[in-house]
Amino acid sequence: MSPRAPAAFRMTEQAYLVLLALSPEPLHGYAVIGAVRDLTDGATVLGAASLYGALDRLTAAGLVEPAGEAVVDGRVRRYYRVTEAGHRAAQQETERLRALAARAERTLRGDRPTGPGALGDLAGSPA
Amino acid sequence: MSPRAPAAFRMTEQAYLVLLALSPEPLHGYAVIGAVRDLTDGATVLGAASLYGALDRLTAAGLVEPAGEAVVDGRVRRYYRVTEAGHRAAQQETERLRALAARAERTLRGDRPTGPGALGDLAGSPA
DNA sequence: ACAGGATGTATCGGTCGCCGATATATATCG
DNA sequence: CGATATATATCGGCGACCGATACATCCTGT
Repeated sequence: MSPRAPAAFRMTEQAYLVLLALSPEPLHGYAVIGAVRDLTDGATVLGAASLYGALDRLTAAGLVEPAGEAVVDGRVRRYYRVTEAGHRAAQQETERLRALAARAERTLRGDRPTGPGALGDLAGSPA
Repeated sequence: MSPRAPAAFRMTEQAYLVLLALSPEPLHGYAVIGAVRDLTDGATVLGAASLYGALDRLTAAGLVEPAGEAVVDGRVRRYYRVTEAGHRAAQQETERLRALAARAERTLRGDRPTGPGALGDLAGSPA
């Protein structure tokens, strides 16, 4: 009925990386780029458009919030801070990735999912 | 100069999940949906458009290839198989995710990246 | 003095991945 | 005989991503 819902937040990998980079301490935009590059060993280098897009979406979702400004050497720095909900989301997504990677390693190794400790094993193969 | 490069393959999460689902054995499209749902404990349920889009891209990138057809109960099944390059890509992406999740857990736990065993520890924090 | 690069912010436009909806066909169940 | 499940595939729109661009300030090299 509502003409257009605000489009639910999607935890993309880049949004996750930004959230992760801001987790230890508040940073300003430009510093986030470097933090993400370090986190990924240089594999992911955000451009400005990607960075601010991700920050906007994270802010709109309430996972990140502005944390004041500072002027250093005449240049403005706008800081961002992870909210409580943001910390929870970061931990949740991290656990999801860890579980997925673990499952993937087992799958690639050739283990049948019938082993013990397999959390949610669904009903037998549909066919 | 070439007017349009074929757009390099991007290993998105969904493409990765499809690749992973096909790794143990060849499957037909519809079965991949179920396999991905199982792999992710129901978190990711592909629609037809997402599935065939991912299969097309994986095939174009040479990570997956057609593996014949079969008619079961009057319905056609088109099978897909992971290529050698596909297996390598799957292992590589799995390792990337594992490393990222591990780094993320350390980051969220508050560990300084100066700890032992940290593979690529970059230069000290820029600021 | 001035050009160029690094720092720092932000927006625009195009490409492309994702996803709901839709279409077609067959077998099965109520 | 319609609904549901299996199985294929495409279309159209939305939105994430990214290169390019713009603007301002400070530092360095020539």
